[in-house]
Amino acid sequence: MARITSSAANGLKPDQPVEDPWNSSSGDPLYARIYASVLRIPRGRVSTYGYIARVVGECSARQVGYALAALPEGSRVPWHRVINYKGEISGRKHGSGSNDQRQRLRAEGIAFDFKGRINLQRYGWHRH
DNA sequence: CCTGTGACGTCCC
DNA sequence: TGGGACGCCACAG
Repeated sequence: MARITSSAANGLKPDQPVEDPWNSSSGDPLYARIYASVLRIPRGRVSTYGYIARVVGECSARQVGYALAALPEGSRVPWHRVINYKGEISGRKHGSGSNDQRQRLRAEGIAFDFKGRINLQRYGWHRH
């Protein structure tokens, strides 16, 4: 997505490795709080956009999606552990991120049912 | 300033 | 159980 290049627009050093949650383009720390919440999801578990939004507060599920979409490639933030409320991997308009995500989740031992969904009762992370 | 878009979610049928 | 209609709202152009 074009938004991934927003770091350049933010005036961030392009070659600096991205680990910490960079601020949103508007400069407020909301994205940082979202990333911090995602970072708490342990390996082998998943959470949802809506759940993250509720934990962070004062933000919508859509915005969580925006924050994750803005993550640069190679980020330490485990964006792949965030799926939608149905237990599905949300579709992307561009790129092949969905396949990446499925592969990463499988690598963590997460199983998909015959319809490609994840059992949230089993793998969902519901702790602050 | 206005408009279209989207890594979402809830309701309703 | 599934799909469409909305609501929502930050961003980009």
